[in-house]
Amino acid sequence: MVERYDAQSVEPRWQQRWEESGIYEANPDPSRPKYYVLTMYPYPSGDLHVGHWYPMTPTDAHARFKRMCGFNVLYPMGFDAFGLPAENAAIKNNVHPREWTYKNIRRMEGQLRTMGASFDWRREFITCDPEYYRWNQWFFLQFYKRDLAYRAFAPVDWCPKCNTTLAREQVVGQERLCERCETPVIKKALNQWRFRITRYADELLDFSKLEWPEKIVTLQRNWIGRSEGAEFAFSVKGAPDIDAATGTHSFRVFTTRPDTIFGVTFSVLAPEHPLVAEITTDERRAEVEAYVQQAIRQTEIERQSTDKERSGVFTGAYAVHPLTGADVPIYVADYVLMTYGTGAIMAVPAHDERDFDFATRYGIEIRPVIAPAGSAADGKLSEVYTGDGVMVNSGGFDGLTVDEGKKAITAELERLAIGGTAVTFRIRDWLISRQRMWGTPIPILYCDQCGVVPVPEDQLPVTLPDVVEFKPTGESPLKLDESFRYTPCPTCGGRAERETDTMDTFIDSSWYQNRFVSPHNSERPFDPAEGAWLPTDMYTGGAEHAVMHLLYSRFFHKVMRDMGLFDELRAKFPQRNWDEPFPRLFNQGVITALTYRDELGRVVPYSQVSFEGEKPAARETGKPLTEAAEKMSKSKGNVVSPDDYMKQYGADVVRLFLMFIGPWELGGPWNPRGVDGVVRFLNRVWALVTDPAAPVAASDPTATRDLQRAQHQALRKVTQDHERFSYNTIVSSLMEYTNTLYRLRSATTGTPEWDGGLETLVLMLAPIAPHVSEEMWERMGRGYSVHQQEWPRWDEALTAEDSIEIPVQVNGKLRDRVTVAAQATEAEVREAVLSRDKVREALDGKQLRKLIFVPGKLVNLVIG
RNA sequence: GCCGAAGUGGCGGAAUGGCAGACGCGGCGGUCUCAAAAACCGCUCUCGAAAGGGGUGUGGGUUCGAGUCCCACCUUCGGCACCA
Repeated sequence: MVERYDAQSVEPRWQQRWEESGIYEANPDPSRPKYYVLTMYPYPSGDLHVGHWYPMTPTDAHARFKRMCGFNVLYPMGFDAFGLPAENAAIKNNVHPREWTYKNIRRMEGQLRTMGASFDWRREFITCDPEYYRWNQWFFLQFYKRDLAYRAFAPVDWCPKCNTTLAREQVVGQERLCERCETPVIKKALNQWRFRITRYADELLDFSKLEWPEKIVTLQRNWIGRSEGAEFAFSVKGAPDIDAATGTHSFRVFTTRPDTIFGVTFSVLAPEHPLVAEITTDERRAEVEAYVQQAIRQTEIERQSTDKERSGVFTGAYAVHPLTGADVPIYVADYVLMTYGTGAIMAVPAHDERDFDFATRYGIEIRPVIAPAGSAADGKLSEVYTGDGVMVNSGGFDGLTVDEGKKAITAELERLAIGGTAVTFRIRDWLISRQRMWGTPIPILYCDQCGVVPVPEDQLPVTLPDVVEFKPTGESPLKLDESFRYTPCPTCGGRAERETDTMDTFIDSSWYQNRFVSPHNSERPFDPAEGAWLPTDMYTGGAEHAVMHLLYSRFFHKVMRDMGLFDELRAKFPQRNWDEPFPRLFNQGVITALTYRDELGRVVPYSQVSFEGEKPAARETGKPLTEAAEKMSKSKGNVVSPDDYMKQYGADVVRLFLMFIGPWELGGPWNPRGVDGVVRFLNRVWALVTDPAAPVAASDPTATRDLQRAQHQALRKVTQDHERFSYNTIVSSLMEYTNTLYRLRSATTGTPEWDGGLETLVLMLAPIAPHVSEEMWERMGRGYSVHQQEWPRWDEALTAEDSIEIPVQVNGKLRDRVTVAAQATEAEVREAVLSRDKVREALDGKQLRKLIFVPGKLVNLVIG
């Protein structure tokens, strides 16, 4: 009876041994090149499920592969531990969020260990530890000093369910839902802290120092949304220009089409624009106020955007056209947003769709000033024209192209000293205040005498109180804790009140990659003396963070750089990239759940599904079930837990299966039906090692040669696939190689080549299936540890075929195959091909015009 | 509407411009077994008895040769969206 591989006993044993021997601990070693690989750290939600495994196991394989390739690898893990679920659990169960969080962390640490990942656990940190979040506070103070943190009273996005404000990035979709709970957000005017990310907008648009997926770069570029154009002031007719700086009695507009300025027939202010009340004439006042009220209320209620009809009202006031002096009626309309540009526009109905719709509805003149190139027609337009062309009806500017016109008009506005070139961004400053308690307290005090007082650095950290009552009041729960809330002012000693809002948890993750180099340093966020690991060499994680974490951390990094935090390291390692936190990024896809539901939409467990008939059916009732790949979520009840598979097959099977599903970047559904394939594969490899065939008496040169060729071809393929993160084809190649070993087993067992072939198989398996490889390595008598072995090299000469069968095409169609020596010359192949019956037949009566010969690939005869 | 990704057997998928469907699942047939499971072996794109033909979302193009490159379109998924 052959011994089966028993993951239940083997895996924990090796996990323990790895930990005891510390083989994954990263220590400085100048003799080897460093390699810092990081995967996005998890939120401790309670259970490690396949959604965590999916990004982590290939990343672990990458770390292991790099180690075997001779790199000194840092591969750490921590927990992103602040956040709302802990607070919600606290309200529900009446326990402190800290308790809930730490309980989950302890549980997940254990689960992460059973995965067999090669983390350096000594470097673990947890962001809700004061030891960590004091540096969030320190960074806040540095940002404050540099005028990168400021407080402003303005309408903000508010989630009524989470009872907190949200950053703009956290409001998703057309329906403007809270990214966490999918509740429609509302607007609320509040005094909130922001980080001035817009100051770095231009540099953040420079992606030249990044090797990132194009998709993420594009998302960030669109999110930042840079537009170039002109800005200029409209003065309001009949009102003196009291103060150009504050814009009183004049207002500024931004346009990307200054070339159309002669087509301006009206202008529009956003309903929230401060000038609206001031310029509205008495006879128009009632109507304008009603409109503004309604518009503001609409944004609060969250208007459904089904009806796109433009609406607005005339204020009764006129602006003066800066170039023609003509009267320009001023409207108020909700299609102009206070949050973009200047909150006011010049309207050119002939060449802007929105202005066109508006003018059509309200009977405003439409004045074409751009004619499509080559067309003489410059009369009335029946539809909007936004294309290229030349300027017409534009005074002295007629005949200029759109591009020339943009420059010329902008120059003219400059000459008149009323405007000039301007750049506008779509990105807004990052709103970081949260009215929640389970986050980093903002280190600010408000003193009646001294005003806004930053907490002195030597008084950090401002720690969270232990006892806080939880009531969903819509204000920070910290406000309810008097001992936290009131404290002496560090400047005057009087009574000061603390800021009771906490920071957005994305601040925690904006600099965490640096913390792993010195996770417990109490002097600074990270110690440059231990920073030789920086920056990260490879970062992996989900694309859902494209415009949040991945943008915020770039911003943070650049501020840290400008603070000089990397100067020492830059001096030591000038060739490294110190401008980006994550120079290389790989986004894996999303693992979904293949869910079976009955006619009532209830989830039917996989074990209760029968696949006997045409369609999946319930085992008990025989009723048909629907099958769909769904995003995993607790509320849908379809989260796949790896526990059952772990119990039955072990971690290596789960790891391998996740890699085998398909390309890592695409994700895909977890289909339990496919697991058997990798189970069989590992059992076959196991049997190859533990149940050897009888040794051969004499070696068979052909079989030996076949074996070596297969070995070196597999090695080449697997090595190259590691570099491009193609884990599904790594598994395929190893399966193929294993099949070949089975075929050659009886003819080569006992030869050195066989032993070498088997050894290579185990080495290639080590990064992706670490436990079973270690066990086999030991049983092969090779000692500890397979993970400290050098990655084998392939010999190109040994990968070569001796003779090959190449296809013979006639005019691109496959007509024959011919076997030739792999190194055969064109003349040899030509001769072999032309003597073939099928080729002669095809050639009969026709002329061979050309013979295409691709060495080692094919022959194509062009005849006619 | 704009931006991005993807369309290949019953299913997951493979394929530096060079034999489409590797590898695996499932299915079919077989060996072993009293039987079943497991394991192992063979077959499995499609039409055709065969010879041979057709085939990678659709229509064009480039090329000796296109799943792969170019143009236009269709579908699905993801992101953004009154951004002046």
